[in-house]
Amino acid sequence: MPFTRLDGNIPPGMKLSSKGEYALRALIVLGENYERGIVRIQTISEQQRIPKRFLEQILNDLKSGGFLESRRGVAGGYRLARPPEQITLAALIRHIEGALVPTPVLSEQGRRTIQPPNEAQAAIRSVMKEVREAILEILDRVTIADLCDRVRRLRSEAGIATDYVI
Amino acid sequence: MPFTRLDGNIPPGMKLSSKGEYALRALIVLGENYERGIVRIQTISEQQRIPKRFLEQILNDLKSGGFLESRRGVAGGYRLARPPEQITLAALIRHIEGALVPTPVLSEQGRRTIQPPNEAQAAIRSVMKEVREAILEILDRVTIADLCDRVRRLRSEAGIATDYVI
DNA sequence: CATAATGTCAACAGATATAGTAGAGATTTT
DNA sequence: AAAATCTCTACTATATCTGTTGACATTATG
Repeated sequence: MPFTRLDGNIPPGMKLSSKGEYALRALIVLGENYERGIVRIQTISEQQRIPKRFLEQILNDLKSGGFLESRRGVAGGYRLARPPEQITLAALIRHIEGALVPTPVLSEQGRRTIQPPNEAQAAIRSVMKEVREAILEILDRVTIADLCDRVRRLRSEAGIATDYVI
Repeated sequence: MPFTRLDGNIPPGMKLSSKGEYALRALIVLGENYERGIVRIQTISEQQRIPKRFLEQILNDLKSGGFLESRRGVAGGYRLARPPEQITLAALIRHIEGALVPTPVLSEQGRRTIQPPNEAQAAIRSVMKEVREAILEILDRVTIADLCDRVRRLRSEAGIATDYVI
């Protein structure tokens, strides 16, 4: 059974990486189990069909970002570090996709020379800023708890979806 | 002199590729010269410090997308195919960043098996949809003419910016 | 204490995307 | 005929993405 990923119909400039999608799906599972306690990687991997060893990395990364807590050993696993209502997608995606660090260009003399943006670049940047604000306005509002709500609603709407072949 | 690119402070999930940025900057130049007529690649390359051979590809691509017209030969060059007011960033970015075609996964039998999204994926997708709509609401409104306006305003606000070294 | 079941950490690897470069050709003006 | 320009195709180097692998650390349980 192949692993599944969202792909088609992704807004231009707004593609979520596999890592990002896997992270969100794992967090939804952990959100659903927040009251019940700890969940093993393997459980999440099977339930969401995410490659287990890859998921290990992702969850570990989320832990170092302060989103998760873990316990090792036989009864080990992961849980959310905070209630799902307090984890926003904005914070998550910021952490997962990483802070874009501007790479300074080295000149021949070895000193860092930086070109200030020209007016065209500044104009483009100003539009991008509007776009970012619009995105964040949404992602700051949506939490893991909201995603879990949507999942619950979808589950009650539809029956059990089965694989199909074309 | 190094080529310049916007980079730091790019909204998460909303990075413009070099190609995309170069395209927009070239289009701004062509928008500013829409009345005057044709502009050579080299002029744009020098004015915006964009690698010339790379720019050739980009402009050619924009032409095949119907955004530009060209003339070869000695007095050759490019111009916008339509007035700058009629070219939206949404259309441009859609063309440049390319249509995301979902890649079907081949099963062992060689038949295409597609997994329908599970509820978690559907929930994520629904948020992405909201984000996309918010982005497009902005990018559908902003045209090349708008970018040129912003450039003009920036030019009148600030003096001539010179390179600096740190 | 031994063992098994977990998470942890670091390195590696193949595929794909990005950011160009290069060469040869076609068209137009002079 | 020559020069200037765009056009088309191919190539390359680097980075990023998507994982895999192996060794290790920790914990519960018998």
